[in-house]
Amino acid sequence: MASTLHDVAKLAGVSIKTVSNVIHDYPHIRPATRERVEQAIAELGYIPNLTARSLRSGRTGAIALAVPDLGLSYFAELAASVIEAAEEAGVVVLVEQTGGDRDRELDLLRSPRLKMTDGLIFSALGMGQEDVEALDVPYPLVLLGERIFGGPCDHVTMRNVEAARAATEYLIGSGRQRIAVIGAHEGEVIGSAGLRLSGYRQALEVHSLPFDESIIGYTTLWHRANGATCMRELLDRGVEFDAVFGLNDTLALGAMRALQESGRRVPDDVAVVGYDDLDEAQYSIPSLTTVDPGQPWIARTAVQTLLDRIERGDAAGPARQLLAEFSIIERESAPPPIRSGTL
Amino acid sequence: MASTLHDVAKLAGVSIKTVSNVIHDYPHIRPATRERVEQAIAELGYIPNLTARSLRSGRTGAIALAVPDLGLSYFAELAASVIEAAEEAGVVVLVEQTGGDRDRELDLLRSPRLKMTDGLIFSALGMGQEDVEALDVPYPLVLLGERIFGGPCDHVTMRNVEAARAATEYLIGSGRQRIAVIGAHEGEVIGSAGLRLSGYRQALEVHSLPFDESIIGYTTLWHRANGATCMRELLDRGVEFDAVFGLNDTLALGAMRALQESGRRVPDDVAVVGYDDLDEAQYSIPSLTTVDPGQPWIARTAVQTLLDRIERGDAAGPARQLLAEFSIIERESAPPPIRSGTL
DNA sequence: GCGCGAGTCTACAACGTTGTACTCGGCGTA
DNA sequence: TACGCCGAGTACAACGTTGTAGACTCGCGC
Repeated sequence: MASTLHDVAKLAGVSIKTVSNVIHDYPHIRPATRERVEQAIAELGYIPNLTARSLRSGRTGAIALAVPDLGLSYFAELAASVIEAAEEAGVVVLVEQTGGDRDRELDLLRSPRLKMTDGLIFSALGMGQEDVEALDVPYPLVLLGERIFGGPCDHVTMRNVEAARAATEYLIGSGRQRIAVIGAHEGEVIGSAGLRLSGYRQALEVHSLPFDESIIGYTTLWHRANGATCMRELLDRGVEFDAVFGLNDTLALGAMRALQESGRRVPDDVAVVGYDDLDEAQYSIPSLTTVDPGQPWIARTAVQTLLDRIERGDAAGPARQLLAEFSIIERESAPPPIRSGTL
Repeated sequence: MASTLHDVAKLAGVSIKTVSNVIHDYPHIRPATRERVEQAIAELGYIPNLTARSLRSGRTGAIALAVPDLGLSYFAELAASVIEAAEEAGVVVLVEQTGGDRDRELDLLRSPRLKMTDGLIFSALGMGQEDVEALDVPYPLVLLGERIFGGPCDHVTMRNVEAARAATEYLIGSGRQRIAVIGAHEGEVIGSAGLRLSGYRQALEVHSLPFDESIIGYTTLWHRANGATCMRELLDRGVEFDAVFGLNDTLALGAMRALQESGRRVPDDVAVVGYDDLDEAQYSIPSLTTVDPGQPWIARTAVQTLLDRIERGDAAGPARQLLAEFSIIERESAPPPIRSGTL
């Protein structure tokens, strides 16, 4: 069905290698020959077989991206950025979903399906520090996320602790004293939840505010629904608070909804801050003050780092740690303090 | 670096084909031989080279999915469903973004990069009916979307006209008379916007309501921001309306925000209905009444149809048209009419 | 007139896998 | 004893491409 170099060569009356040379712009070809070959290519609608090329060259021109679930906005936006960066570099992206499940993540790292790609960008959610050895794989791997540190592969991540501290200090700076948290994970130290909670506690300490377990909301999956449920639980408990730090945007948005249902006004009664700066954070009502964790930079850097590894073939080079810069995006749900007096 | 059948064969002291046979559970192998081979495989950590297997078999075990942008929630959720369905069938998915740009879409259909896959699920946004011939490609193709009909390939789509009519009738049934539209495309007949607007007009006609151009809001890209902007334009125009039909959920959510900013209450002053039933539609405030267009079914069906084509190899078989069933999801932004009396 | 390099093109092998055809014993049956 | 068949395994070619080595023809300089 599909034509091959062979067919083109026969039609043009040249050898198969000459056709290959024409395609690759090899310089020493007579114009007449080149033209005949090009015409044959056009006539047959020849398209090179990338599988054969891959086999020959050992490169596929594809990378894999594994995320928990594209239904989660953060990962959808991350995937969009990764695909865009990859396209600019001329490679395509094979996307896998792990569901954030540890076993599926471990399976994936060993899957022969990865042989179809030159490397993997892996956003872990289910695995933990105890699985660090599973990251010692025989292909280029760039890790994303906050579940494992100090592994044998490159790791692109964000300043979770510092950013969470900055977000909390931002709330304190705007006059809030009792800041509830939505989305904590019981007993977690490493991982987005653990690290961000730790930043939260640092901020309280710096400002000599007490840490109050009763305004910490625990929930496992960071969905909107859980943000709302978790918020309702806090409200039912009858505890007092004048601000909420959602450990990510979807939790914060869900929490905001529950607050409004209960009659609280945001930000007048309760200020809300999220984390991720999702696209939708700027369109919620009120718009969501949040931490921009540098996701586009993370995506670009992950792709570049991976391609670099692939290019240089030094799978054994020293593992690099790359950290994205963050910033606080001030919006309506938690306005900045009114600066009185001096300019 | 990576070991091959050759290495395993040498280590086990058998021929390369025997190793291949062991891997494929060929029955006539002596247990002793099988064991030696399996041990050699384990010792070398042999992983079959899928590229070579693909070249040999003519199948890659991968399909491509082309969508405009994973940053658009609808396509993110669609991609999630497609990847899930593909995984169940044992194939992986290569995701491409076209930006909804016609030229990039046309390029993609001819791209040799597709040679790395067995077929394509293609969600067109920029191309139109005039490009129908471009769909006549030499590989299995399943079209999604509402831009092109009657093409030479299988097409999985939704009942746009009927669903939009039902949504509009739902608003009329709950007592609304002047229903604004957000997201129309100037002069479009085919395409999501054109078809849904047409369903809207049908509903008006059936109920003898006038079509009023002054409450039709036009905007090109269906982003949240555009929904809000478009709504503000209608409000500035000073026209009256008691309901809004957002041609998709993000537009409706953006419009809802603009309405609330302007002091209108949803649904008391203005009822709002969207289209898509995105995950976030159930967590907005108020939650969004919307059309569930059957997206999971579409994704599953697209994958099955494509794999079917690939399996049977009948690229030339008759093109199939597959239509998803829809339903109206009643939520707070447009509650159902209070049924008085009986029961 | 001959060698030499540059230009143009070809033949062949190899990437790692799998299908096909084949070999070689041993066993049951005529 | 001869025959064919079955189990177990091997050898080779092929998938479509590209790198390497080399063939052949000029034209140029000695």
